[in-house]
Amino acid sequence: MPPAHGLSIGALSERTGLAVSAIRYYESQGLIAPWRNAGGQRRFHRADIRRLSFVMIAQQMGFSLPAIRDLLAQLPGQRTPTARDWARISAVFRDHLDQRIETLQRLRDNLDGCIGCGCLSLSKCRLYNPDDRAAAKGTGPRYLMGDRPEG
Amino acid sequence: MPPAHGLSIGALSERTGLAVSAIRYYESQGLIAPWRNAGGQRRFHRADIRRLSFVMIAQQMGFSLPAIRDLLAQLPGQRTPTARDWARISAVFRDHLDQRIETLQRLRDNLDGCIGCGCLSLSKCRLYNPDDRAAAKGTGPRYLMGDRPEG
DNA sequence: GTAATTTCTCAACCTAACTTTAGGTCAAGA
DNA sequence: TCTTGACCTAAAGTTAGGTTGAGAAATTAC
Repeated sequence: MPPAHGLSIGALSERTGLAVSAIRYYESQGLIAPWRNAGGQRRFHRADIRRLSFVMIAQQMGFSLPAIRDLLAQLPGQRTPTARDWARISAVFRDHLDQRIETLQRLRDNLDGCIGCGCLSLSKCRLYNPDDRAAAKGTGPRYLMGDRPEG
Repeated sequence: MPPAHGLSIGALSERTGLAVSAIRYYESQGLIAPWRNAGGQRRFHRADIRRLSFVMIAQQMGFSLPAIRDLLAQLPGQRTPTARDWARISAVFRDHLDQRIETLQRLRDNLDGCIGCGCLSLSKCRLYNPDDRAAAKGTGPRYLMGDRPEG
């Protein structure tokens, strides 16, 4: 049973489902800031369970760890964050999700057109879309289906 | 000007927008299989432009290279793939996209509920969802928002 | 025929998000 | 007290999807 004040890293791991090594890594990335006990071991607030849960949800939504760190930086530093604090930040998720969904839907619609016409390569193929291209991870210009902007 | 039979890797790079190094890498991963000329240089079919374009689109949709390789394996080995061949394979994209969109929409809906109630951590928080959890990249069980299945 | 490109292979490097390993310390139970 | 398990640091390893660099050979351009 953990002492009244401060969870050990193992206890936090159990509560969140995260690996101990992952929690240490998150600390190294500035996502969480435990204090140390007399023996040098990490001790965490109970509120950190919520903090790490937030990290996991944000990751599911496609945020990078640095981006999540920036989101978390908007939380109050001194007091334990309230439900309202979390909700304010969560609203950012909403926009992010909306954008991702929209991109995928556009991709799907274009794909439907291409399945219909069987093209997948004609010069007017709508899978060639600069917006969606930009949404892809790779860098540099990529001309889909062999069509270049200047034909 | 490339010879009538076979594009050089540079020509294919120009046509697709992919880096030469990426094309070589794709060959190493079994996504494309050029032949060699007398001097040992790679030569590609014109149909490979379409093949690589397909690879790029599939990547945008979230497929891994091994998965794309498996998709491409369904193409006819001997003759040049027709529009119908490509369309048949593209239909797989449709399902994949549908699933991804659905997952994100569910995530968004749950998030809306959480923003509304401001919880983001209560035991009934719907962001705790096994399906969506499974859709995340990480391995092992993860209990979101500090709630465990068995309370 | 020479110069400039392109291409070749192979190995090393890169980022993100972690995990694993090695070698040692701290804490809790019998 | 002894022992077991949890914890510590630092560095190296892992996977995906490539890029970069070195040194040599092939091809193209003039």
